[in-house]
Amino acid sequence: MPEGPEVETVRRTLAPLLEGQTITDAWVSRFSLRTKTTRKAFAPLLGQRVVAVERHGKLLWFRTAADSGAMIRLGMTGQVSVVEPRVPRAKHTHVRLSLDGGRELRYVDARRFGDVLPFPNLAALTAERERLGPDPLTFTPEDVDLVTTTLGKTQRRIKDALLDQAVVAGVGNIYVCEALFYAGVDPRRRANSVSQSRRRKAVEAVREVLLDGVRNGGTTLRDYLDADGNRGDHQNHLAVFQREGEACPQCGGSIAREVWGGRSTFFCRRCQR
DNA sequence: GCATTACCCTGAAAGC
DNA sequence: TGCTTTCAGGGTAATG
Repeated sequence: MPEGPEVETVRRTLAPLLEGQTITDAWVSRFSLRTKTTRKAFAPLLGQRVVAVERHGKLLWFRTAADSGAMIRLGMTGQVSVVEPRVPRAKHTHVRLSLDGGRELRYVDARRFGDVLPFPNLAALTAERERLGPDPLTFTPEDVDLVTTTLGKTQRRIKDALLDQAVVAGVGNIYVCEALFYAGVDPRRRANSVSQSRRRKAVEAVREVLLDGVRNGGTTLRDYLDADGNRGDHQNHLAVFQREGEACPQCGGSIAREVWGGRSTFFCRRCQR
């Protein structure tokens, strides 16, 4: 389940494989990803050289010298790799882009919650980016202020508000549980009922856990692999996520799990208030 | 306008 | 053993 740190790890591993390569052909499976695309939509990319692989939040994209490119959302199970064409095609391969160096970029996604969206110019990319809040991995002091203030204006649960990509981009279920644990904030609390100093502490904790996630190459619970096919290690550093019933690393109490909106929330009732 | 819920999807795991 | 049901959740559309 890729969140900011996983997508950043994919970006770092993908960039050296893709930058400088010219896209020579495109193939799209007959199954639709979240958004239906076609081989024809990749036409503005053909013959173009990739100049950058970039990311904001969970949104990953590459740009060509002609400012065309493609946005990639990994969804739950999306995987990107660059391999030799003779490598057997994995089940659920949905997009292949041939590269002039002889290899091909592949997008595999069993659950098809993700997307590969070609764009002919930067307008579509800009529109997507403008929907996203600041990215914790590149927070400025102003960003921290902004998110802290935004949280103070909503009566949603603080966990739900932090998961809103328009509020802050790149946070998913794993890292939000971890961040609220380190900030000592109860995830069930209404965001506007949390004091400003504690909201700020939560926002800064989000940044810290995401940076930690990147340092550990991301969190692999089941499917996540970087563009080199490597698993992450951050799952071995989680304090509360998927640790229901285990001892809280701070107080020794039992880690609780609650489900709302179909998502599990892990927290310590004693340390998080 | 804001908050909440439903839905998409596959495969692993649990239940029977 | 083998079939059926449940669960996981990112992001968006639909609903309240």
